Amino acid sequence: MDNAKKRKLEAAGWKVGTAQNFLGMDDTEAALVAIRVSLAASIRARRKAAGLTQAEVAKMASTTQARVAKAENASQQGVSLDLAMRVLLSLGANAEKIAKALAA
Amino acid sequence: MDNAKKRKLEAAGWKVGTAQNFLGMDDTEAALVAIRVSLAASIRARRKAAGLTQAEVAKMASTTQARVAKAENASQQGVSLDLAMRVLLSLGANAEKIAKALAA
DNA sequence: ACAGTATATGCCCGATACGGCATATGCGCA
DNA sequence: TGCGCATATGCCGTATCGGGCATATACTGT
Repeated sequence: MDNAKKRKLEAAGWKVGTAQNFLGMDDTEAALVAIRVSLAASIRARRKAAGLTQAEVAKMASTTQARVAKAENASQQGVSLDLAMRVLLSLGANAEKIAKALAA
Repeated sequence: MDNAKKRKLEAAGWKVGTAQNFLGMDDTEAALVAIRVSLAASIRARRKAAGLTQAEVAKMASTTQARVAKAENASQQGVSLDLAMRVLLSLGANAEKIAKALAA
């Protein structure tokens, strides 16, 4: 199925370059990645603005420093949107603010 | 993970300097549920507006009719925000439209 | 009432995100 | 330079999620 193909492409170090739609990699995935990146940036911004460490934020969100670090570096898909949202919310964000972060 | 959270927080002493408490935790959980519900409603609205069946949408999003049904009924656990977003995006939404759905 | 379709629910099992932990790497400061 | 703190990365056992499938319930038109 599609997911397996995508994983293989990524695992093979597929270079994104310019056009990514030619091998079944639709822009849905690209949009999801963009959303992840937006949330990641928002997490880091909010945390820094509050003057907190990743460890402190982790405790607030009932997760670990390692996962907060991965959430802020949306590089790998080792972190779900659920966790990113939970971290953001525990940093004082609400639905409207998350919406703004997404639109930005 | 609701109860587990509370237990962990009880075990670990709460760090001063943050305005977090159990009430805040519940708030983040409630906010997450609200987000799920918003996305679920948006999925159903978009699908209906496009005159599509769950099975058709499922094929677009490379998932199954059962998952789409669960995504539209956010009441039940078992569907992630990631999947909800993927379905929404494959229904033609983009980050801005998802943001509006969240704020609403 | 019936058939056909659409939606909802449940189970199995492989995939994966999670927490926990250890361990790097980075970064500032005495 | 070395120490301490913050951040990043890796592995492991486990919980959860997703696809496949079957099936139940609801809806619609005939």
